[in-house]
Amino acid sequence: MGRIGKSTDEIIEAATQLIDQNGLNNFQLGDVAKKMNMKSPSLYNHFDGLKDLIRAVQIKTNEMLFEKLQLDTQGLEGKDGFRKLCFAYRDFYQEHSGIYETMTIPIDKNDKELKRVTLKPVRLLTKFLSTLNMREEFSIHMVRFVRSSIHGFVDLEEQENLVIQVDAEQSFNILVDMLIDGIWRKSELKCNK
Amino acid sequence: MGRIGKSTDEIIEAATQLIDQNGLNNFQLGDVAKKMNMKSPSLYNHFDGLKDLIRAVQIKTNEMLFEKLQLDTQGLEGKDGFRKLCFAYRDFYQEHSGIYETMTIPIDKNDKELKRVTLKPVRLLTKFLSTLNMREEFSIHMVRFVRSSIHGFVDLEEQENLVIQVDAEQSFNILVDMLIDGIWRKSELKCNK
DNA sequence: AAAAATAAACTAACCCGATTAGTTTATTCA
DNA sequence: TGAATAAACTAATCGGGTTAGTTTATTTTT
Repeated sequence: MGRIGKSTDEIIEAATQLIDQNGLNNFQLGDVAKKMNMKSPSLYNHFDGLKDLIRAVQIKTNEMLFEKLQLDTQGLEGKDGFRKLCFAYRDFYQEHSGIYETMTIPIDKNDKELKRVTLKPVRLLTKFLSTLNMREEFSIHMVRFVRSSIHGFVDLEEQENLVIQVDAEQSFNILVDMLIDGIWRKSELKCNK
Repeated sequence: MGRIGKSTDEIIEAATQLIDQNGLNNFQLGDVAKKMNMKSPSLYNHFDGLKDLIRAVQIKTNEMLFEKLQLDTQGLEGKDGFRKLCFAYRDFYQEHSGIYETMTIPIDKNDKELKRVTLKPVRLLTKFLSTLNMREEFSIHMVRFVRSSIHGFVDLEEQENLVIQVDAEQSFNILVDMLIDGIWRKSELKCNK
């Protein structure tokens, strides 16, 4: 009950677009309000301030990433699925480098919801490694290796630190190949099964 | 000539300590000023505002990292040096997670000085891979692979995204082993020489 | 149907931190 | 000794996030 106003989801959508366009650093409540035809104090009826709105975008971004990864790898298994997953991840970054930044914001350890959605993409990765029948613990090490490499790559790319003339696309191809070679080889050693 | 004041280096040092203690997000000019017994507007005699001061810390951080890497790997070569370099990098992050953040700030492509210092640690890495006699271009791909993995690992760690009960130390050990295995194996294939 | 309750918008004001303008003080050079 | 310069200071401005208090629209209750 009570007065009907703008929907919270629409506000999150507007914020998402602004962050994706302008980057997290240039993100301001005033811009969100303007885009929604409201005044910034009104946003406090929906969110507990700037950080809380960014958190909402962080959740949405993880959901978006998960959906893209799931869609792109549909029907694939093992190596094929894994390779496709890596490229889909990087595609997402290239299309959404703005909101990608939100995924690197430290997560409050009491934030159940946020923790839940960040695990969704990770579980997908775990799925593609599961055919290897690695020991549970070892497969966690592998997941971390993969996430580190892929995230690290796009993060360095964003930082423009790779810009010597050599093609980044090619670097990423090789990176994925080497991840696959390494993980599949390692998984064939008995000691990890 | 002119009045003698606080030295610019001392201010950078103070800023470095504050960022290392409180994190980049909580960094404020007022705190620097207080620590230096001056008022914040006076800082503008040394720096062109907050961002410029942070840039100075970014430069200092890269220098510090370089020195640590160099020291820790002194006298080592090839695999040994490479492994030590990886661990030294992570040590640096663990000791200096605050200022580490500055190294992820995007670099203005016209900023010669900053670009110069960020290359110093990278060149050290290149050195340890040089014994492999890879094609120039291929070795750049390898450097990117390594940097991505290592930086990505500490970045995910910072984001607390790895905190399921499995030991991160062990994950990092395995990561480094797999980097070494992969790169040394690959370098033995004729096509890369 | 009217009144009470509630939720979401609004305006006005506040606060904090970065920055700018203008002034004072200390040092150096002529 | 005085002119020039550099670095500090005080006072004021500006921009964004936030808070307080009010108004408006909708729903529920009598």
